[in-house]
Amino acid sequence: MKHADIKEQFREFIREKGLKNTVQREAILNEVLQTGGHFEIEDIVYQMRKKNIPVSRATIYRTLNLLKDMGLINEVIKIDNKTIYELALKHHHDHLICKSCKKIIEFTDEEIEKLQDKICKAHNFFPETHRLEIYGYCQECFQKRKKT
Amino acid sequence: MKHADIKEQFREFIREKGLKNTVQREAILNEVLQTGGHFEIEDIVYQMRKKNIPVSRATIYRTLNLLKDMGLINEVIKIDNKTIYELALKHHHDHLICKSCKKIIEFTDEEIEKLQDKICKAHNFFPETHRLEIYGYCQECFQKRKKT
DNA sequence: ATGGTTGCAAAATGTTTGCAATGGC
DNA sequence: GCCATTGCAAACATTTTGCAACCAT
Repeated sequence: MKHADIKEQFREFIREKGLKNTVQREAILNEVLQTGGHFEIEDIVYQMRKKNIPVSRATIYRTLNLLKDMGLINEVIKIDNKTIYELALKHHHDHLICKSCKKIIEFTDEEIEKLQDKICKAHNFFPETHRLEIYGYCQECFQKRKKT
Repeated sequence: MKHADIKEQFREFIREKGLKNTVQREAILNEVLQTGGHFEIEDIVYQMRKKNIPVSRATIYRTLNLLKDMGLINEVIKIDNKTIYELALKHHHDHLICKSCKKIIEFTDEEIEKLQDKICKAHNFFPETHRLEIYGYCQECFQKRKKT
């Protein structure tokens, strides 16, 4: 989906809920779209400070919660008590997380969905989503570790 | 493994590291063992208060970190910025998490391990562990939801 | 004009830490 | 006696919130 469409969708969401569109919200949405991938609050704060767009941290928090409600972003994981978000534009994928450099690599896999269904049926559970995180070392960090 | 063995293992770990065994640490380990499953810090605090075992929150935090280092407990997930731990006595398993009542159901599945290897090979990643969480609704909550 | 939004500072939450007193070894 | 550990309070970090001024509709 194109950024322009997403912005329209956001305005729509705002309208439906009887909320108001503001420059701050538009600006935050812009930044979020420009991350293109994973980000945390401070990334957004930093970018906006850098560009001299005045927005308070409180408003960023409030707006990210809005974007989460509307489904545009997801919480990926909390590392060190910090929330990491991601744009929810791509189809579902999971993550490989490097324990050394904290790099997050995305992947998709068909089989997981089937596996999920099988497991849930066996436990009378009604799945909506899943999250598979594989922890280990990326190639670079693995090689560095071998030397020590 | 029996609780007595685990306690011995803990004393061993303490000794190896040149640390000291204390009544507080033993008491906290006892509580952790008695949870039998998932717990968070406040559960331990509450149980110990109830039993009139005097320990400070700080010591519980410090001891849980010790237990984590020695591999007896794992962080499962952070919900509402609270850390949820689990005893690591059982062999590896994953979790079904009910979005409504927050119940955590455990399951094991062989195929996931194979899947993990396949995925990691494809991405030049060197896995150590994984975490698969399936979010949805348990049977009771699913039925309740249908009515609304 | 009404009622949602902002920024600020304060509060709330979960967790860590500095330090003096205490207690294992 | 040495040095780790404890408890306390203070410090920290992240996130939320109360409120007055503000602004979109």
